[in-house]
Amino acid sequence: MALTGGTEPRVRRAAVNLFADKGFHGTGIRELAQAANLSSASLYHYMGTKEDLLAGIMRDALTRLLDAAGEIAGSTADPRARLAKLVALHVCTHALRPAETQVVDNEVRSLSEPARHEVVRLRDAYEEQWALAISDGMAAGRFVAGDPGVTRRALLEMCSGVARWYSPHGALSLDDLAAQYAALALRALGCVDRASGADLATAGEIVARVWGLPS
Amino acid sequence: MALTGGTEPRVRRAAVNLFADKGFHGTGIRELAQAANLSSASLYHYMGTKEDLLAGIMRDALTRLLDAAGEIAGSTADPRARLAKLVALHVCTHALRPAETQVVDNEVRSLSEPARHEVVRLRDAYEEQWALAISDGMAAGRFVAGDPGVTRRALLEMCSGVARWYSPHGALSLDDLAAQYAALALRALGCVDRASGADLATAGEIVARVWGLPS
DNA sequence: TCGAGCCTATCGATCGATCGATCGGCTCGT
DNA sequence: ACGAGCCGATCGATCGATCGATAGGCTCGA
Repeated sequence: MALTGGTEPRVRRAAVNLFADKGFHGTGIRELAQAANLSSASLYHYMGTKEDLLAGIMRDALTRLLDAAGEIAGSTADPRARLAKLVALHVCTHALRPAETQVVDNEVRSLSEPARHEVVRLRDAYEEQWALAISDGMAAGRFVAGDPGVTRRALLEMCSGVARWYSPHGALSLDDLAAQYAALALRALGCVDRASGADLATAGEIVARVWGLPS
Repeated sequence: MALTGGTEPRVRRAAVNLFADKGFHGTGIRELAQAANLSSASLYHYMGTKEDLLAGIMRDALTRLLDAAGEIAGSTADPRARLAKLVALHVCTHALRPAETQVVDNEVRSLSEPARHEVVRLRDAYEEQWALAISDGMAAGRFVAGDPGVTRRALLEMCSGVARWYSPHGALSLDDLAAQYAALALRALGCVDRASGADLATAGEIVARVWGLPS
């Protein structure tokens, strides 16, 4: 049974990768077991149901993302810098943890009801940080944008796409990637100010910390 | 067996909706049959395999999108206006045909090899029109952007997200939606010129025509 | 005009395979 | 001796797909 501290690492690692690239319904229990070097029966020593495993993955990833966003929001008063950091956070998270983020972004529909609401609530709380940064920027006359809801969704989707194509082994460094997305977002908001490299590096460090990665 | 003109409309309509909201692997043959008011056996009178049905849906949607993009590219020399029209085309298509576009965007991985390459080729040809508009604009000094590949992917993903949330019954009209996205995209490209409403309306008409919708 | 032949559309029944999940039991380290 | 870790065997359910059959309509030649 899954402990409170989370599922056994092997199992979770195998699951997140398979769910990300074949989808939840496209991944079989036996396939999952093989990827974790276990029999399908042993799998159930570590997890509840297949769906519990999915819910755990999503809850964990969203909690980390939400914590990071809260930290940025609490420490960055200027809406321009705050939004730039949120963009960098979102982009770096999607670039460094493409499997987890793709599962979060694509598999909400595979969750049934008790867990689904919880995950949606977490996602909404995270998006609310973006909404606040955008409305603060508009109230301060720093952002020129139409409907703030449309803008928020457009920017979020733009950044999420990173998980589908970015490779850390390619020519583009993570810092460059984050800087480009921050620049795109700020320009889209009608804001000519450039995001400082230091601000974006902060986001990168937070991502590394909340995921326990070498920075 | 599927005729050259495409699968029976009832079947295709049921399939595209189910595939869009439960995923290809999350949709069963019996569920599909029920949605089309047929027995699961009768379904096979109209289609080949379940995967053939998916491939047909994707091929059809991508062909329509590619034709429309070609028409715009062939008739719009100025890269700013061309990109604005491509954005409007993409956004209107995703807003008016959310089921088809979500299937195209999310289910490529469910296709196996002969069909998958064909679909990827169509998608690449479509994206090439965006790449040309962006590189033309940069060459003409109209667009200020970093890596053109990053910019292209960012803008495409931004626009594709529309299929996940837009409702034609909401407060936001399709014209406003297209105009907002075009403005976001042009600003992101460092281009202050406003897209003309007439240009965007052209894109809306093309969408209605290629999909046989009332305009 | 009739009926043989054929085609389309439909279905109930069922195929073998695989699905997610459980069972009882084995083997260790403690 | 006991529980954590693990597995072969197997459960009932469902999967995608196929079977043979039926009913109705169209087109012929006689």
